[in-house]
Amino acid sequence: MELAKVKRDEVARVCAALGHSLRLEAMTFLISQPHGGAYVSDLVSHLSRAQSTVSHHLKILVEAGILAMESRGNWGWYQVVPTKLADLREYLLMFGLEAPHNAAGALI
Amino acid sequence: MELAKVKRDEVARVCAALGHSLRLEAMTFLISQPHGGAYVSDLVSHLSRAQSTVSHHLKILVEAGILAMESRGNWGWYQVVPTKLADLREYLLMFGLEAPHNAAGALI
DNA sequence: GGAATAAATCGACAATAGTCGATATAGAAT
DNA sequence: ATTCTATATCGACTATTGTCGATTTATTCC
Repeated sequence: MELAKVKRDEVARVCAALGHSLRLEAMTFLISQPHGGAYVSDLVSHLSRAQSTVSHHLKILVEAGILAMESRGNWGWYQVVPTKLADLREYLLMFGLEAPHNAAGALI
Repeated sequence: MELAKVKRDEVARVCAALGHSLRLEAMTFLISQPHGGAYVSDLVSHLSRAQSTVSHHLKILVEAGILAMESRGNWGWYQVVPTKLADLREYLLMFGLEAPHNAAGALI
């Protein structure tokens, strides 16, 4: 598979993970916390969803590389991985105002 | 509904639209074209999907504000709206390296 | 006006995603 | 060791999305 397609699939995966209001809310909550992260139980309270539902969404975000999980005893500490989103922002530059109409010529 | 939630729903809609490989491929094709856009029929050829399928994906991108459509006779000319993606990039800054852990404090 | 054509819309179906309650796992505390 | 607790995983169900062929709509060209 071409490199451009690999990259595109990766970006699509990240965007799909971001494409759900509840997951964005979880991320916003995480960065708002004093230490920049939180436990699953905190998110369950804040999001008002079943614990299994919250874990499911967290898994999607982790698999997309957007969140990182760290085990602390049997608590799971989650936080946003800023670099992943920085990568996405860079990719989106391709479509940006700065980009000439054929900037992606080499990427097709 | 709070402003933050409205904004989040909007971002989720845009990201969900971006969260499909075929749609990203369509966008990449559009910006690679000599005039920065193309007709539906061009995309049908390039994407190798049924015309109805291509129109469906274009509709999703237009409704998310990512593409603009311009009628030319009975051809439909599509192109990327750069500002929409610039807005998304700006939103994502919230989670970025530059952002302190509580940058979103006011947004919750 | 009538035929030809590009694209949008419709209807059906298959595949994927979201949600929950229940169960399993694994570390902590006793 | 046993119990307790936080989270992950499973199974079922519903809702949403992706795809296609067929039809409709709108515009151009005779």
